[in-house]
Amino acid sequence: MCDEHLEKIEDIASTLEFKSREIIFHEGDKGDGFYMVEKGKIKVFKLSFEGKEQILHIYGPGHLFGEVPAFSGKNFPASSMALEKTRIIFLPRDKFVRLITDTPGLSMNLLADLSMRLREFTVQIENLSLKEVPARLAAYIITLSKEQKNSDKVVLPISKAQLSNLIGTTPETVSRIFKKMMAAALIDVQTKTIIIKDMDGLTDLSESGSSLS
Amino acid sequence: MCDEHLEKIEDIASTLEFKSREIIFHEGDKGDGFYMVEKGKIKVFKLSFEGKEQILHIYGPGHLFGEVPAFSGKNFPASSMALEKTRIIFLPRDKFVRLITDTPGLSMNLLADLSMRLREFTVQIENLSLKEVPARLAAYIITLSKEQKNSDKVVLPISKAQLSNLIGTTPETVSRIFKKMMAAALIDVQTKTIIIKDMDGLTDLSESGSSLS
DNA sequence: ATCAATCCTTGACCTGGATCAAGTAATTAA
DNA sequence: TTAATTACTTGATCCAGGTCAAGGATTGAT
Repeated sequence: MCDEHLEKIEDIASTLEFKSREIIFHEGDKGDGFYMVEKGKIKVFKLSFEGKEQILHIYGPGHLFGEVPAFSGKNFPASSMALEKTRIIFLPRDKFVRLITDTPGLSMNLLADLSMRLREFTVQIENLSLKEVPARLAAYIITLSKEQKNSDKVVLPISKAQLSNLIGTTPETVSRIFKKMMAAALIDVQTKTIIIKDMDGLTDLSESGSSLS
Repeated sequence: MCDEHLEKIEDIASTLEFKSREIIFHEGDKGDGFYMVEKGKIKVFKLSFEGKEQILHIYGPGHLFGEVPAFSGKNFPASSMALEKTRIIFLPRDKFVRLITDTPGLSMNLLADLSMRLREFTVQIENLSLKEVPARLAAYIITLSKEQKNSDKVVLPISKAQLSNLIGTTPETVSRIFKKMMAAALIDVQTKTIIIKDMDGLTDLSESGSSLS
């Protein structure tokens, strides 16, 4: 999303404030516009019948979300919650559609945005279906490192419980695998800080189903 | 995709022929246009390091696929293979971009199409992460029934081995669960034909993690 | 129709990771 | 600072479903 488009969007949008843990929308609700994180952090997630959670996205400032129903004409396929005090920009559907048709470049931009998200889902499905938990956790640490200027000292942006819901496992398992990764001298963990000691080893683990036992 | 748009597309497209099991593109290849199934059936899939397959989509006539790289500017996130003798319409990226910018309604159409696919991935992630194999299999049978005019006699459009890769399990497990579903009088299976004997029971199973043991 | 090649089923076995429970560390509120 | 809440760790146990192996059913090719 380029700056020029962002300005146009902000002109006709309203802002919403959410406290930590406040629901932004529920799965099944009717979606009637689109949302962008201005400040703070949100998650998009699904709950199972039994209450287990799978996080689909965690988004920070600048990210668009919740627009799928505005295009598909269906209800929200997932729920959304603020992870901290968050300000959201909301754009109602009609204004939004007008904006798209009036702004030729914008739709290509949106198509690119949705395509990126499809790519990311593809990876998430691959991870859930074809990789084991240690590989998913390794992949997540590597992603974090890339996001945080390739530093070998990364800071978890979310709690370990949320992390476990993001990679499709439980806090207990995350805890145990961190321990094994430390035993294998791949990383060091101190509360929310992870020191990557062996990036190659971590990469191997994330790609193959390499041992770690 | 409406008929009017379809005609415009076909005007500037070329067609490609594939034999059963022929690869249409590989994960990592550079994508340079977009593809539509004209006749036949294809799968889009990922392979793990060890060769395990997860099917992401199975598409028949009329379905668009492989366009994500054309929008996102990245390579194919997955591979594609013909499941039978298949004819594909291919549209190169440049012509395609011109078509979009020249045809206002088309981009809204594409946005709707990509949004639907995001919804579907959302469900697939939910299934893989939050549901057990019997629930996924039940959900797949119900989907088939809906596709096949809500009949209670559905025909599997793919082999059971492919089915197992689609729902993220193995042929052995599919076989065993079919057997249990028959024992529970939910369905009857004869080779590729499934008779739904208890749609309510099947629906329960697909939603909860209800017994079946 | 017959043979070969797939595809599917069934049994025996094993293991990754979930669950339950109980204790410890880290935050947050007062 | 301290108390209370919430987050994390560790151990013991269990089971869904994956793997390996061997036999049976379908399908396609000649």
